[in-house]
Amino acid sequence: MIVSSTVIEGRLGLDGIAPPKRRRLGPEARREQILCAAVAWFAEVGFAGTTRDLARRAGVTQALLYKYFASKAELTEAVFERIYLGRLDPRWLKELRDRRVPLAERICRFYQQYTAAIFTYEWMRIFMWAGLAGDALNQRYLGHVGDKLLAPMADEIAAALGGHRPAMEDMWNLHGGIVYIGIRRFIYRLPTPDDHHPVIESAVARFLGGCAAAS
Amino acid sequence: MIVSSTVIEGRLGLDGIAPPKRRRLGPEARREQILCAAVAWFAEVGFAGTTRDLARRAGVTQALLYKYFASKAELTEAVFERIYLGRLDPRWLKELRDRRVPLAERICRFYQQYTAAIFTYEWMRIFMWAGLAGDALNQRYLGHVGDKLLAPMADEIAAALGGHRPAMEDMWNLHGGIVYIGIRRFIYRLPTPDDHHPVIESAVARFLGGCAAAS
DNA sequence: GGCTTCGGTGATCAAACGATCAACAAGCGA
DNA sequence: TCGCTTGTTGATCGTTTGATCACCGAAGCC
Repeated sequence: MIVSSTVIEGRLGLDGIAPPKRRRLGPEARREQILCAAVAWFAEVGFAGTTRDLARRAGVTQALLYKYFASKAELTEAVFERIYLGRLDPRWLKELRDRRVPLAERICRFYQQYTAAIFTYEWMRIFMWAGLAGDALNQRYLGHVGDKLLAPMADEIAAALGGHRPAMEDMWNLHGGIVYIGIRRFIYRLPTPDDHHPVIESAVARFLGGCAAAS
Repeated sequence: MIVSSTVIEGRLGLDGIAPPKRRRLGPEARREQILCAAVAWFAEVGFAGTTRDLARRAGVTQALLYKYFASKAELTEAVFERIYLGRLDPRWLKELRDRRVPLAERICRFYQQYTAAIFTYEWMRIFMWAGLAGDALNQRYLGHVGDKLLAPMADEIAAALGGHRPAMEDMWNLHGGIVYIGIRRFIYRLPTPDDHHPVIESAVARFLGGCAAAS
């Protein structure tokens, strides 16, 4: 009902708005448009969202989706790749290991870049939907975070403070406390401060202070 | 196909197992059985899970669900109530304020009880599914956690350390770091230590140490 | 045993779903 | 302007979904 009325209004321009005439786009541009809409749509309602609602949101017909993606599964696969690809910057590890910079500053700077990369509506929610669905990329991503970011970070802490190396569970505790800001904001839709850098700085300071005290 | 074969095997006992004869249960017992199965099922696959699969899992027919719940929405509502009800223990606040006990011990003991209450497969996952779906109870629950648990905890910290009161964002940081253990275990299905008490204790110690240092 | 009660089932409906297809029309070269 | 290419559409298919119904049969009473 909503569908038909929208279509009728659109094609006949009932309410004065110019009818959105059929536009021919190049294959790449159209595919990109659909993919962007899919990212936003699945982030909002999850992968159980219907292709019809997605098409309406993208401003195309449902049939057109299947000209660019063979199936809904292939579309969601493309959404995953788009979301995950290039989300982990290799420079982060290098900067974490750059001992010319004070340790606290390195970790703070890393988490500022990291949160800037993942604290988006689309990333946080799709990552959580995928996690609940048991997606394998999800676990691989977090394994990478642990092995290639948190473990080296623990090494740097041990080297800088001269004490014993923090356990990985403590590293995950630091990580989780910071990531939880994004979970509250984008998953639970609770108010969070626009600037989370002070929170990160004090969290990192507490963590390093605790590591130093434990040495 | 799977359905019919299962039913045939079940009713005719093809593979030697005694056919599960139709059992008459009291209304309360049957409703309880369905509700328990619904909690487990929706925790696993989310609220987009079908009533047919749920019924199969509960060992009853799909039609029977509607003898005890008027609609799927009413069933999910019952699942919510079952999950949320009595999950927040009023004694926690009292014990947090019991100044005869050392502050660190109070907070550690609280988080041991709190995690014992919420670190279950059903609770963590249904809470997350509901959060993504934008459920109102979710936000009310977290509002309660902030107002009735974390805020008083901040007051106690200020009173005990004689310094300034930790900002609520810092309290959420402590909270998130601990809750993230459950998120990794039950949402992302990643390996976590069976006993998370040492992690909690060191996290609380770091937090209080940081608060004392900031005073 | 016979009878009643009501918990339980198989069959089925209308709507919504993913997916397909012939037909249409916008844009471009001629 | 014409005609071809191909991006786009409305209609439609088969299946699955939540929900309903008439009917069945186990359990309790006499």
